[in-house]
Amino acid sequence: MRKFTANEIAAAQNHIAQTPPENIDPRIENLVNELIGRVADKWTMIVLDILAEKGEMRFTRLGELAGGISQKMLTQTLRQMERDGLVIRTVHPVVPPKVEYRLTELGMSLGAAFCGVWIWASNNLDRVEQARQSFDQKAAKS
Amino acid sequence: MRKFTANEIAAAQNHIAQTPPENIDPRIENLVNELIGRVADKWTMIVLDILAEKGEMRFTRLGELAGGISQKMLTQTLRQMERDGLVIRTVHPVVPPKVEYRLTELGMSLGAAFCGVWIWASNNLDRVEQARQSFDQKAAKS
DNA sequence: TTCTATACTTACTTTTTGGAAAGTGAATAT
DNA sequence: ATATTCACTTTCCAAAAAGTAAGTATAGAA
Repeated sequence: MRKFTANEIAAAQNHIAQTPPENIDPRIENLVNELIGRVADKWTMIVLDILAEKGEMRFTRLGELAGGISQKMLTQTLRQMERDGLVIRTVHPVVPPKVEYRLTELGMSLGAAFCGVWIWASNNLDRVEQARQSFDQKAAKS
Repeated sequence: MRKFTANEIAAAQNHIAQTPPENIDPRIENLVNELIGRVADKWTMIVLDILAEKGEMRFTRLGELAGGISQKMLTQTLRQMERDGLVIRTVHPVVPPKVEYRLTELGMSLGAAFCGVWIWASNNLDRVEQARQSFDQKAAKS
């Protein structure tokens, strides 16, 4: 049997068609959401950051700088980024292999876009930490 | 920065402690990474976006606008965001219950920081789409 | 009296994720 | 002959994430 989303159920229960949140094309919304869901991934962001500030880099070094990533995840992340047009992978036909990664212009522009988030994070670390502590204290009292 | 041969790197790694990538405090790096890992979560970003542009909102409506989120995940996301000091949860003591969520200033500033990412995503949707297609075509040929 | 509405919580199951470890290939060094 | 290098790939498995469905509380409406 087909499954329903919370939205469909809610709409059905209300007996009304759901009104769209905005008048912009929902397909675009969906695509943007999907893209953000993909791109806003921990390792993608970290790799992006490293390549943005260090430039071209080889696989192993990238893994070292990323800190705690497994080979599997690194390959996976890099392949996705390559597929999305964020990085360029250059294979030098030598033995042992040498593969270099660097950002495309698209990748660099994404890095720039995320820049604000990095800045926010470093600026607001302690605010978040404080908020958590007071939240946890309140929770402990109940 | 000068490049090393595979041999030089290997030799160095065998005999020296690895030098940190940067001279900034690695604890801060870690914290920022952790914070970004938490905050750069699909639902967090979507909820943030909705609250940023629509203002205060009730639980169910939020779920409708988020699209396809389960109650469990919505509660979870909202709780985390509350704990991190990003949203304020206001319970109105009525029956049936009425609970409203709105961004704190911290939440709004995070929304602003992510703004760049949203803009990037909507601007570059087709570029990414194209990149994927050509990548998949190349892959299919091999 | 039974139903409805809202905002959850809980228990259970399924799906996804990701780590660990071993294997690959080909040239060069020992 | 054997070891070593890099950039992977693959397989297996445990753990985490997330969906599903049912339950809860309470006032007022039908």
